[in-house]
Amino acid sequence: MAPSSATRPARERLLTAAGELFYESGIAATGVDAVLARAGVSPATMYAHFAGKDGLVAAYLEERHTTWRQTWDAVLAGYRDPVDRLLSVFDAVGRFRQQQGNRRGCAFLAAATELPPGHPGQRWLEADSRLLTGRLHELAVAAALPDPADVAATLLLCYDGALSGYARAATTPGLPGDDPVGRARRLAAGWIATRTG
Amino acid sequence: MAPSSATRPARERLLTAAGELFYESGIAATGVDAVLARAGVSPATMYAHFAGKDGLVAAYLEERHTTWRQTWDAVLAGYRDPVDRLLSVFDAVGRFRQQQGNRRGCAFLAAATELPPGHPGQRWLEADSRLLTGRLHELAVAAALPDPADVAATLLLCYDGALSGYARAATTPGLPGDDPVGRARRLAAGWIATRTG
DNA sequence: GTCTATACAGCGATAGAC
DNA sequence: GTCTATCGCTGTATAGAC
Repeated sequence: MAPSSATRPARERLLTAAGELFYESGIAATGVDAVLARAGVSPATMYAHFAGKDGLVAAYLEERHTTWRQTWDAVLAGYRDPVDRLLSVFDAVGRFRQQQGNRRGCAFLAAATELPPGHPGQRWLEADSRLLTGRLHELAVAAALPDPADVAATLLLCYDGALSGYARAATTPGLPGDDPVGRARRLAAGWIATRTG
Repeated sequence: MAPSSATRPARERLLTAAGELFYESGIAATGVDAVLARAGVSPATMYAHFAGKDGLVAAYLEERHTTWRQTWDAVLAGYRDPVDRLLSVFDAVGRFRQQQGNRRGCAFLAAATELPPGHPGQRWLEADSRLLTGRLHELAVAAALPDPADVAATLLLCYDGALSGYARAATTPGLPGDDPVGRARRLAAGWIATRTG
């Protein structure tokens, strides 16, 4: 089992705390103090591990990107049918949300609003967009669909729409339209069906 | 024509400056000083018109909500066909972006990430979601489509996906998939066609 | 590597005059 | 209504000891 919170290294505790607070409350609105308090780490220790708050933010986004890619990898490995593989992005995001206990929308799109142009975390926002479009494009080619770039862009649109649905639900409870990911998957599957026929 | 920047009242200049800076650089990352400098207004004047930064943020979101609704109203008035009226949300968002010179995604979804739970601006985030779902639901009923709630949720998903596309493009230039709103409109139109047949 | 204590800056907000 | 000047807090980052 996982080591107790007291024995885990400070760096890991910091990343866990940062992941929860940055995702839940926003990056700019979350002070370093709050991360330190939740991690049970002193300021000096944090600055020994990360290049300031910006470095911590970048490390948070990198870890999230890596975990998301691994989750998608694992889901993808379970599918052989080319269309199932294309639609696996929706199954993966469902599993990812369950694993992480996520309540809000896409952490990378949220960070895109908050980070200034030269921020070191920008790299991972680009990595997220390129992973999604690149892999969806490959899977569209493997499925022998016409215009794979259009397929990738349309599926990305469904993916973003689904995650935005969670962001709306978080601020406006009681909004109609549950299960955004399921709805996005059905929408994408129906659209693909019109292109394979 | 519009009065020169020097003669416009301080309140209007503040709202214009706030709209540009909050939307472009994020709410939490934008200091009151920056808004004051751009508007050419002194601190005391701002606090005479708004209840602090929170009040200014709420006024910014309210004005944006009103302008967006008016833009949609104007576009909607030009359509008679029920399906065109349903799809008018995409034409309206295209026009709104052109009017405002917007570069990023949805201001309300972005604010949803940044504002803390009790913030006075939260009201306008809810208003945005309810305007979209409520009106789309009405238009689906008017179009005599089955399961209007599902129609509204699916079109909202396309709408959010389109705006997220702009957010991605703003951070990752050179990303494939131009014209997210056009793509969303085609996707939605095709989906509706499968339900009317 | 990790802590306590502190320096320093930026920002939100106010006082008081005109 | 609007200005100049300034207060006080919050938050980032560092110094120095253990």
